[in-house]
Amino acid sequence: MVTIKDIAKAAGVSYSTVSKALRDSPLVKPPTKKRIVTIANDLGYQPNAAARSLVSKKSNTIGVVWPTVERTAHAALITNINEQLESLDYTTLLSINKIDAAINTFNRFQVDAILMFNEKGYIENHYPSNVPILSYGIAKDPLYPTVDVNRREAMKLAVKSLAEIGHKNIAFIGDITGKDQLQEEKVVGFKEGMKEYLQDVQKDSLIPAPGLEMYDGYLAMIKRLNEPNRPTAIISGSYDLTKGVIRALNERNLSIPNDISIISYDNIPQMNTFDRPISIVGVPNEIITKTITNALLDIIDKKEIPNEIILTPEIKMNESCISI
Amino acid sequence: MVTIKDIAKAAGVSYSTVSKALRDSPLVKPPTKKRIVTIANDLGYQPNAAARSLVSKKSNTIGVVWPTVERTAHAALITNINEQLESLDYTTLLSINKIDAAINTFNRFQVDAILMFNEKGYIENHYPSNVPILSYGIAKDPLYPTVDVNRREAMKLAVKSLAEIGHKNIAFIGDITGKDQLQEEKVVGFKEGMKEYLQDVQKDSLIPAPGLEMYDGYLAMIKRLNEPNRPTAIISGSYDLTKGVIRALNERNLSIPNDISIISYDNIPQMNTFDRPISIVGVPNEIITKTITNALLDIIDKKEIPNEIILTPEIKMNESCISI
DNA sequence: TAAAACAAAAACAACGTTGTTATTTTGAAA
DNA sequence: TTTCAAAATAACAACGTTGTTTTTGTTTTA
Repeated sequence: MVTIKDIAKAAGVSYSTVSKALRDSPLVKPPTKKRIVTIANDLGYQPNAAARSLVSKKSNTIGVVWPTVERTAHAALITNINEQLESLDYTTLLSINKIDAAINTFNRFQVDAILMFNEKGYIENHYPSNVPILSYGIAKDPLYPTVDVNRREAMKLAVKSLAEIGHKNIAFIGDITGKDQLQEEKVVGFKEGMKEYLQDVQKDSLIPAPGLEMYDGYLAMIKRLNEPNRPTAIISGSYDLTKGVIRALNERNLSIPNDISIISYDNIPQMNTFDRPISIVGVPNEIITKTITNALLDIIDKKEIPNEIILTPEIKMNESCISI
Repeated sequence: MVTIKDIAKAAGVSYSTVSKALRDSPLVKPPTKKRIVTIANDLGYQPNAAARSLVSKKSNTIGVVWPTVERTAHAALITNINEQLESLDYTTLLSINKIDAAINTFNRFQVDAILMFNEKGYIENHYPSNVPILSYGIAKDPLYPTVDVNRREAMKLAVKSLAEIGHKNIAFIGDITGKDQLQEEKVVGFKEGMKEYLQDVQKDSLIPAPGLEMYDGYLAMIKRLNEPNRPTAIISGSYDLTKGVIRALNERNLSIPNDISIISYDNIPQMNTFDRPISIVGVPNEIITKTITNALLDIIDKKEIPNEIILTPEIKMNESCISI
């Protein structure tokens, strides 16, 4: 392992000069600097993060608590965040350990901040940590500053938009078991929207999907189509479900939007990969990631940030919805 | 941030005594030790990994280069490996950066070893690294020591087993595009098996799945069932595809094994979650993870390990296959 | 031409920990 | 009690780096 001392010896200068040269300090003469940098490259020098963070008390690293490997929902997010942080010279490290173990690890490594994704949507325990924690989930009296996309509002917005163009028989497809707080928010939002804009929720306007994968959407939709009182519009709880729904409608030769209008949650780039445009509701992916990145930088700088950062969803209506 | 010096002050001893006490050294008197440990807990002390690894030149950490896509297959693996390493007091950290950036990061952090998952199955570049690298993929003149599960052999084994009980019309379902080296190995193995045990491969014995998810298996199988010359046995390239195949067979009221026998690749625990037992071929998950863990420990200890560690698949035939 | 001012480089201290060496305390044996 | 070994603790050096201070060398100024 080559250190600045090795470089110093090779260059015939003191190691502190090497340190300065490599950090491009004005305190060392340009020719010397150049010579040192060349030698460093030749030797394949890699600065030792341990030594550096020991003295500077900064690691330029963000730890991400990634409790589940089932990362479908969050995969696009973390990829984006990783890229943004990288361009800001931060390194992202993930831990798939249990929350407390992951936080311990990150504390030992003195990461500059911890980003916590949580499966259930909320955090029930308070974990001791010396490094600041930002959470992504549901901002309801959270134990840590939390970035939240307002899923409830998104669903209300979807109902409102459909109601405004004359739809009365609207159905929501998604996880309605209430086990996942994130999903439950969508259900609640849908119900609230129905009450507010259409007076009531019929019991057949909730289409339960057994899971959140494409096939679950397909199955659930087929089942619903076999029942009477076909809805004129569908609000889908996720991108994957939407894929399944579209497949089911195609199979039954039902036209979007002539037979059924459709709005999908998940404002992600992949939404543009369908063979026809689909109306979208949700906070755009870039906005979520940008917000998280900025919040991380803020808590690193010890700036005060609001305990609840709630993002407002947008709706992009297009030809997948028709007036009736 | 509380350090051993803070503890020393609180306990009225020197900091070196604290260090020894916390590492449970016999050099400090039991009562003193106890007192120090209590104080450390009270203060919420977390050892500083930077300082520790700086002096010990060990970080007790394994860095994992995690591919951005195609994680389904590897998810079960990494969870297991993480658990095993944790029980050995190693921490696992994942990076989803580009390979070179990830390796750089891990070098700066002086992880003890790097485990490299690679999407395409093989690594084309040699990345400079001071810490030893183990790769998981295809062991064909690999640039790094590589753990490989012999997918080709697995498929041959499956064909052989089916041929032995009288099957002649056997089909393989999977990714046959050749883009993914890992998948291609299965195709090659299947073809070799067919040549060796059944003289020939018919052209309709390869069922192309557009992807590797459940729905892809479903779609591909349905399509194949609409064509003539129904196979008497199916070899499925992955767990997810198998799910789809079963669904398709159910839908068409075809019985396993009376109408079609089936063997699935992926020797993972989830295989037991089907409503009927399915024959499995592949290297058991625990064996793969155990092998990887041991190889990691070996390269950390600078033991010589073979450049190619190839694991031999097993087959578990059960009532999902019938003689004809 | 000596003093002052400045530039460049070297030396030093510190970060928190561990392992080694030195010192103090304890408890026997004399 | 004094003496000495063993046990317990304290002090020190080192790990690789950065920021600060000191030294050395080179100009400028009077």
